[in-house]
Amino acid sequence: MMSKKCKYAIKALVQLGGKFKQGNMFTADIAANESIPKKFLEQILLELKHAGYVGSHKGYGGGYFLKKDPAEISVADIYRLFDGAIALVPCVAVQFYEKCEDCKDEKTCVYRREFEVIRERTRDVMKEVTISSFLKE
Amino acid sequence: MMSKKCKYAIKALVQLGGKFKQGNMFTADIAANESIPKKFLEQILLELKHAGYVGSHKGYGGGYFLKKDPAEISVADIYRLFDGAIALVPCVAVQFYEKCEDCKDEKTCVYRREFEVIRERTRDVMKEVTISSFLKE
DNA sequence: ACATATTCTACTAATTTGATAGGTTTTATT
DNA sequence: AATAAAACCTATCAAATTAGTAGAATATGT
Repeated sequence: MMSKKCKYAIKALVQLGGKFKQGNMFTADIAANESIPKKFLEQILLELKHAGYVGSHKGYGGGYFLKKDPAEISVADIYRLFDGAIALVPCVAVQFYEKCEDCKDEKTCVYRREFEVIRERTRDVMKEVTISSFLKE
Repeated sequence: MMSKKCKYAIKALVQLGGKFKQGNMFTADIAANESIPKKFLEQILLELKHAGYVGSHKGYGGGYFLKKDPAEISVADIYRLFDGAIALVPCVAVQFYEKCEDCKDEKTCVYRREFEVIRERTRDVMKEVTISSFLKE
């Protein structure tokens, strides 16, 4: 399961994606459209900004806008940003790799071998689904 | 990521799978082999027993043994038992379905549509990998 | 000047995770 | 029958995570 934060982030990106290259949206409007607590959404949009997915304008008439193409932002990207590793165990994670404390040899570890298969397939489908997937008809 | 509890459970089942139909194993031995805190493993084996995956004998010379065929116990099964839904969002979960509070129509929800794709593919690979997968050479 | 909107930091309550503790029950062996 | 070994069961707990709230600072168009 993904966190609510991650789900909110995806929904916010979809909202912004619907107006891609057509101006800003206010946090308040996104929050209202998707029933997301406004103050919580503020934090989320800020994180998305720091990660380079959205841009913003401050002050009167400001707001947020999508910076990247909706087709270039995958569920995998956003999941990693908010919820971390896609892999089931840290020792097969790509972006969040951590060695097992008691692993003698990673090359021959059967757990690693099988969990890598799961990670690969899960990662593939999560990369295939993008913000633009949610925008289709 | 899966919980440590779930990972411990899989490792314990693999240990028991290595002796499938060849007698019992003590909790203490499994714990030592896999560096799992013994008292924590006791709880895990008990849960696995209540779920029907393992059987046990009490008293002197007792222990645990695998009840189901290793090929019939998938990572998906054990993940669901300890960590819950495989799906990214509750509204597309099969065994842990929960309706979205603010969803107008599930049939036309684009989030549901895409997250179902992810769930299906993730679930498939997690069902393909079984305890016997970890036991191969 | 003023209203509006983002930005930033800190705090908090509830839940989950990863255990630990201690006692009860069952059973094979002596 | 006594004993030791093993599973069984329930409660507790510290640390981390999650899902927010709060409040002020900063920037900007009118």
